[in-house]
Amino acid sequence: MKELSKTYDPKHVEDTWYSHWEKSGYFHSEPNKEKAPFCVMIPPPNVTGMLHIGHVLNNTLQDILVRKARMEGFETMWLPGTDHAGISTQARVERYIRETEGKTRHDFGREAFVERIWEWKEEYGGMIIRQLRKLGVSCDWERERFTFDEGLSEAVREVFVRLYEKGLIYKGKRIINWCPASHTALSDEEVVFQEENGNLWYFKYPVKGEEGRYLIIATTRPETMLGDTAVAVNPEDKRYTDLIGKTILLPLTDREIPIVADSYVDMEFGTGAVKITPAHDPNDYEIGLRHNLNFINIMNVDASMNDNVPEKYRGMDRYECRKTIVKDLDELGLLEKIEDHLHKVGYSERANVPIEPRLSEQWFVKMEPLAKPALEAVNSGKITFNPERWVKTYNHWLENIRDWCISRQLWWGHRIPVFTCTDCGWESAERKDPTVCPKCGCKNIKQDEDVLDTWFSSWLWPFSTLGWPENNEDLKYYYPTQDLVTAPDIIFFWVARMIMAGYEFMGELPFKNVYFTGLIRDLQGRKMSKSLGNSPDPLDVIEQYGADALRYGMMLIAPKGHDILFDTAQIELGRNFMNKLWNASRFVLMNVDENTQMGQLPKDRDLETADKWILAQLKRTIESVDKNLAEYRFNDAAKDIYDFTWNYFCDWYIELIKSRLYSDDTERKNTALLTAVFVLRNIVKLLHPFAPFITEEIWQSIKSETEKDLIVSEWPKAEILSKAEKAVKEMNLLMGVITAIRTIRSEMTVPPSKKADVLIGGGSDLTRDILNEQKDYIHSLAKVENLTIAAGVEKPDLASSAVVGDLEIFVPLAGLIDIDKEKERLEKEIAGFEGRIRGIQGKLNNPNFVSRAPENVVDHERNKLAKYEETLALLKENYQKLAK
RNA sequence: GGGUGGUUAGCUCAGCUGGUUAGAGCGCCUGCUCGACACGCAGGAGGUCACAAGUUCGAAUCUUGUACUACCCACCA
Repeated sequence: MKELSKTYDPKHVEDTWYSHWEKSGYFHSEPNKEKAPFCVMIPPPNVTGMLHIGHVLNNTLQDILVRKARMEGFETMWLPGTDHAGISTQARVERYIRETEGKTRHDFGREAFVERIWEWKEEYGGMIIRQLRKLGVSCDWERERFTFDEGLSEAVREVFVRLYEKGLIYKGKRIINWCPASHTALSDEEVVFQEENGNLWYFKYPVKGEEGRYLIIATTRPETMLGDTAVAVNPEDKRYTDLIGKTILLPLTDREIPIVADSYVDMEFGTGAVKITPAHDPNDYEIGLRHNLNFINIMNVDASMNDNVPEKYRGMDRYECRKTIVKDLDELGLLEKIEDHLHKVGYSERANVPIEPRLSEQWFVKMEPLAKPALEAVNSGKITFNPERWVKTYNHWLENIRDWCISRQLWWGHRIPVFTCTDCGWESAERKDPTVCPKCGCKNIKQDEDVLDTWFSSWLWPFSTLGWPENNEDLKYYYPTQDLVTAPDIIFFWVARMIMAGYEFMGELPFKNVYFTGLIRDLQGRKMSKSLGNSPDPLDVIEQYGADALRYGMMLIAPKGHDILFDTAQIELGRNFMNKLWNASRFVLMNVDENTQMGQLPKDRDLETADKWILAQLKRTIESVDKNLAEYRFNDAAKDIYDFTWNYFCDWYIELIKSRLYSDDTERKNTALLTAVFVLRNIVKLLHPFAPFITEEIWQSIKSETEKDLIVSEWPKAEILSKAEKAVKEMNLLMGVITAIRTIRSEMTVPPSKKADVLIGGGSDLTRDILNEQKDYIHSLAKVENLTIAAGVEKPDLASSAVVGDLEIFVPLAGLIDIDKEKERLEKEIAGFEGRIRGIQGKLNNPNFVSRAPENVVDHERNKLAKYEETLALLKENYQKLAK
């Protein structure tokens, strides 16, 4: 038998077990006709990413689902991988190259730079994959994929071409969100708005032909006035009716622009007159189209001013230009006023700089046709969302879906497979790079410079990772997958699009259930972020508490669909529980010898009340864990195991069987031991998905020689014991009596070392018989010297009493307590109660209180008073007895 | 402006289909080095379940409204 150390030390076991599992091939899966598949696709983390606490939550949840399914006998496959993360990765490597070599990507050129990113990726990328292993996730590492690997790139290209041929991909001029830091377009979803204190500037625009007349406009972005091509007013606005059709001499430029009427203009806001900059604002763009205005782009890709502005401003940064324009207009006497103005500014999610609306030509996917089956799948319940309320959010987005801007002006990503002939103008999306123009036969063929949005590969993840477009065995067997576990912030980016892609390209849903986790926040409720420095490093936490403690602690505080406030105190809770389990196992194993038959339950007729009771509680726990996990109530399942292990198995059962284990009665001893081992084996199984390492470690000591490792053992079954109601009732009675005696002892400050006499009276013959049967337990657990159980028992002098059901329990105190100390204690307590009673009486005697306070409050006070008076009487009675 | 959550013990949160005396962990108080565990054991104090009205034999739970709070979507020149 193995000697277990006094406290559980995770460090020694975690790595050993992980490599054992991996070497044994438990994580790997192949299509198996004998078994039903259970497949989960990891939400691929960024290849540049480091493990953060959100990954811990997300991957622990998946691992629980996967490990449980594996124990239930499914052919389980959890496919891991990473995302090439276009902007983040490119920016990361650009910074790296700038810092180490002082070069930019342009010094390398496209091909060489992309080559550098691949090199960087091989060396530093995928750190997160190595870190995930520390968590104990049971991914099929042989199937690891990368969104930019060969197979997935082929899938991306196939998808693009199909959509292009279907006419769902088009090129269009749009005002898009431009990131001036990474020089690329962003989708709406990649823009985050932040509220900022800005200004509203009021400028006077001189009206042509009317000396001294000005139209005052308000703007939050003065620099864009250089691109104005009109001023708009509301057609209903009487203040300006006579100006419609006239023109403005745009200050600081030599341009003359029209005053147009458009109902878009809000008469209430500002002055009711709006400057129109069609090339730099989406609404202005619409107005520009309606009124056939010029579109003047005034900025370079880095948001500095370009050659379309007067020479003075050229090359200026947008904010520098803003200052200068305001100053110049002020000098011209054209600055009316400046107001403070709170408004929202769009920031690039990845680069964290304000985005600039910019008119440019981009590729789009027409989304409406794709949205229909996706909506249907979720609303009909073919795909379930947990918690369900996310369905509404999903519907809202899909019903108002906009076309998806998929082109990015980056180098790192899947290049758009559209080719054009510079000679004849032929254009097409191609599966293979063409060398000659199919139309005119020339060789002047150019591929589009842009790459695709990262999500254009992620949305294919559930099937591209299985080998699509090839229809192979894997795809047939594993698709559709089972559960998707993800944070709700990517419901549009990713979840909705995967569903659309699943139906469009596979003709079937990509997964059956989606579980949305909560967001993890710190104790102040702030999001975890690097810049705040409030995100603990999970690896440090694992180092300190162990992976099991981290996983289990997280699960305890992860209520379905709510945000989670992370606190290491909760990980301590996990650690403490692991230690508790460790020591319970240690205790059981101390009593095991080579003859103990692991996993065998004693014969029914040998089982005593306590044994039946713990088996009944175990059964109830298994049922509850099953139900809770089926409903994705991970925290409840974790709590079930916690309560059963700690409050039932440790606090009661182990204490109850101690006397049997120490006795010479080998029959009774063996029954208790076998039951304890049996229960412990089931605990360890139930807990394994949550805390894989410690449970496997314990399992090795309590499994029979022929049994397999825990990770591939069988999930517990609830049908252990059918009839135990009687045992449960009897145990409840026994536990009530023991607790009552303990309470009396504690309240009367009976030293724990002293044994007390106890008299139990009243009750029915039956209840007394039950207690008589369990007499030994009362003696040992409640420290009882002489126990008297009889129908009629007189209350002895100087005793404390309690009532349990219809039983009365007396503990004579003579000789047990230090009379002087007890008197002192009682005096203090009596004084305390008298004070409280005076307080309440004063309140009740106050006519204002009685008449004005709500009735229930008054009643409450009265009840409190009665209770206190009763207690006081008891205390006084005891005090007088003591005084004698 | 539209939507979705939350408000329960000092703190962090459970409480599922309305049903005994509303629970847990931490913290606090009292007492315990009794041979699994002080990462522990036994006991205890602490609640107008945000507020108001309603439905009901019965409401933390259902309905309506209010307040505060968090998040999501759209627009704000």
